[in-house]
Amino acid sequence: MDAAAQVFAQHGFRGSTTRRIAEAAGVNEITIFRQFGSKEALIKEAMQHLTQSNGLATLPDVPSDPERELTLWSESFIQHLRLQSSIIRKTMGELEERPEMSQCASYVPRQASISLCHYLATLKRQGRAREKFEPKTASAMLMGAIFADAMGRSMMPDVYPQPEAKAAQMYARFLLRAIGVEIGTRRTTTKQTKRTKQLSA
Amino acid sequence: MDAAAQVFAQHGFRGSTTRRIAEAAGVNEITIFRQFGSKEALIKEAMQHLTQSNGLATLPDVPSDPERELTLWSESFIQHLRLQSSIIRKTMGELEERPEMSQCASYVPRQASISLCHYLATLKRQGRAREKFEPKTASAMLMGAIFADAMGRSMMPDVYPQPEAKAAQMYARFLLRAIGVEIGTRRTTTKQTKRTKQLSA
DNA sequence: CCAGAATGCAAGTAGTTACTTACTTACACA
DNA sequence: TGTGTAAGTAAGTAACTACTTGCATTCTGG
Repeated sequence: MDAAAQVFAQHGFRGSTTRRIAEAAGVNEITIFRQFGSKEALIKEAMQHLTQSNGLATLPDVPSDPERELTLWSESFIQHLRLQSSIIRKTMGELEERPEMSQCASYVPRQASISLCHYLATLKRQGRAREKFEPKTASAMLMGAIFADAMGRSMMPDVYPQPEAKAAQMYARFLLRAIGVEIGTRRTTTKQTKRTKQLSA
Repeated sequence: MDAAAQVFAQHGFRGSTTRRIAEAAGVNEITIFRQFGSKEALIKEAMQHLTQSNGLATLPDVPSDPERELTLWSESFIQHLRLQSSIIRKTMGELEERPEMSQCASYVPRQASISLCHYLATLKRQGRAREKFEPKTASAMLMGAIFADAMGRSMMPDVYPQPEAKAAQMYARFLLRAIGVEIGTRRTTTKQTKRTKQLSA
């Protein structure tokens, strides 16, 4: 399955011949058919396995240090997208032909959007955002910027902010500034927040 | 060439069999080889022809009504990306296998980025942006949001702001607010700045 | 009205694809 | 020692791929 995912990332579905996959796996081509039944079943299984094993950072339920938390989350998100960029590009290109993959493909961004929206809405409810804003718009901006960066930087590096390693932080700070959240200052009650939360739970 | 572009948008390079293209064009398969020499040459020509005929709005050299100008530009950009979304997805997925298409693929976003960066930098130099910001980061945010919306909304509509028709405007206004440019007011009334900000807080 | 160009048709080539069948080997376990 | 299971080998199938050749047809411009 790892070999299948790797070949798929390089060549897409049509280009992932059973021969290539078998070769990459160091296995006889016939073994694939005996184990998975068909090329389609193998690739489907490989993709689902890959989707389930994502190591995304999570945003806290209650914001305490927005700049730090959002930066860490953005960095984890962009790193995930960069690592998987080949597979994501291939999957997106083939979604129209294989719509059954859409559930698999949309899982990660959908979860990310939900938790980011929730985080921003809480920030707003806490009164820590000076500006009026729609969480969904704000979330789409940040995730869109991160997504486009992860997909496009290798093709056109001059379009995205430098250095690459700081891009996620720059997007996160840009977002916070847009919604009017203080950056560069901490909340003194950070540890209390976590403690009270644990106690109340 | 139109038929080739259409078939390519549906099936990608490998899936664009000469038979399918010929059928879509209402032409004998052999005619393709006599006219273009090979499948690769045909598709390359078709893509280049498509790239050159983009109807993108342009930003004025000197900003006068940022909200209006940026909204119109964003709407034109998102509309272009949506119309071409199938082709863009396919091209992105196949860039690693056919790197000669990268020039063709990066032309539009590269031009857009340059003119948007220039516009934002001028806005900054004019002193009409209250906040400090890097034009390249701001440009990557707006273009990223628009790109991700155009690519992903059909797959996961709940992730992007509603209604679809106002999304571009919302992104543009979000950006202007982030860099501290007045929205909802014309140039002549610059001094109302602080009052508007306080009211919205 | 006719030469030359463009197109269509029928057939074929050589290669690749997913997938199958029939048979053999290696190994774990009882 | 025997047995079941997973794996390998060899060969082949039917369909599809880009692309070619030879010849008949249609269209067009001078």
